[in-house]
Amino acid sequence: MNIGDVADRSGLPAKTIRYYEEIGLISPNRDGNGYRRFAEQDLHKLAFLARARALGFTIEDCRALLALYEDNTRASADVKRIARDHLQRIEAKIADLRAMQDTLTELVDACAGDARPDCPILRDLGREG
Amino acid sequence: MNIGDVADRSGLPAKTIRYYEEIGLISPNRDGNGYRRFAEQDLHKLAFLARARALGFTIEDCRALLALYEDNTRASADVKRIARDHLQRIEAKIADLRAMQDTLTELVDACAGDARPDCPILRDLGREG
DNA sequence: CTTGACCTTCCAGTTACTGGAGGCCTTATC
DNA sequence: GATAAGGCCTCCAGTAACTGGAAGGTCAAG
Repeated sequence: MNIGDVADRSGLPAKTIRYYEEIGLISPNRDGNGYRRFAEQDLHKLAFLARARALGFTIEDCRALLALYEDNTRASADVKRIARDHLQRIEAKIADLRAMQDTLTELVDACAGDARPDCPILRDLGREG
Repeated sequence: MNIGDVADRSGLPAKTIRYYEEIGLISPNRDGNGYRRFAEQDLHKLAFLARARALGFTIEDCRALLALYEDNTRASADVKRIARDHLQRIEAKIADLRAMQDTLTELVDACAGDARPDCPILRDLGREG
């Protein structure tokens, strides 16, 4: 398979696949003409990466997860720790965003949104203290 | 006030304040020795920026909001549009994160987290299709 | 007069790509 | 055989919003 084929089949842009090679997540072979030649195993790794990224894991998490995936002597505790830490970061992020959402919803609801300059949103942002 | 004072009073790191000057959000005067001299108005702007950033507005949103804040002929509709759009992006982000959270919670709960290699998390990431 | 806390600028690094320039390879068509 | 389209290559720059650090000037205290 050439890069276009694995891009189609993994759902990842070709640019991203080249980038993953550059940072050492995959190591496809090369043809005589310099083209990357992807084996099924490469595609499988890319699909793994695509799913892990879709769950919000960082690239470094992905690197660790991939290493564990390929290590048959792994302890599931190591995988679980990575996932749990990531889940906690996601929960913290959701909490942050919800706080913003609450405040913004209030402010947007309070704003007339007409041609007049009076605006509760700006009043809040510019309040003293 | 020197930069350390406004950093303390605005809650923003000095580095960030210098950065905000660099990108044209503020324009403090300079003393003869080259030090930035901040007026109360500069501090007020920085506090405005700190609050807008805390609500998750992008720097470009902040720039627009600050311009509206200082324009007495503004229409509150312009402010409201920026805030509503931002709120929508936040809501979309929350939805994304919640989907990740749901999946991750399931996977983490299903994983024994012991010394054995068997792991539902990796099984999910590596599943075919 | 030196010490330490400030302040300055400039450069590099962060995350995970993304866009684009310039150019080679392959295949099909005229 | 020339050419055009499409795919592939590398390399460079840019994104968002800072953050860290180096190298060096300034200021107040003792």
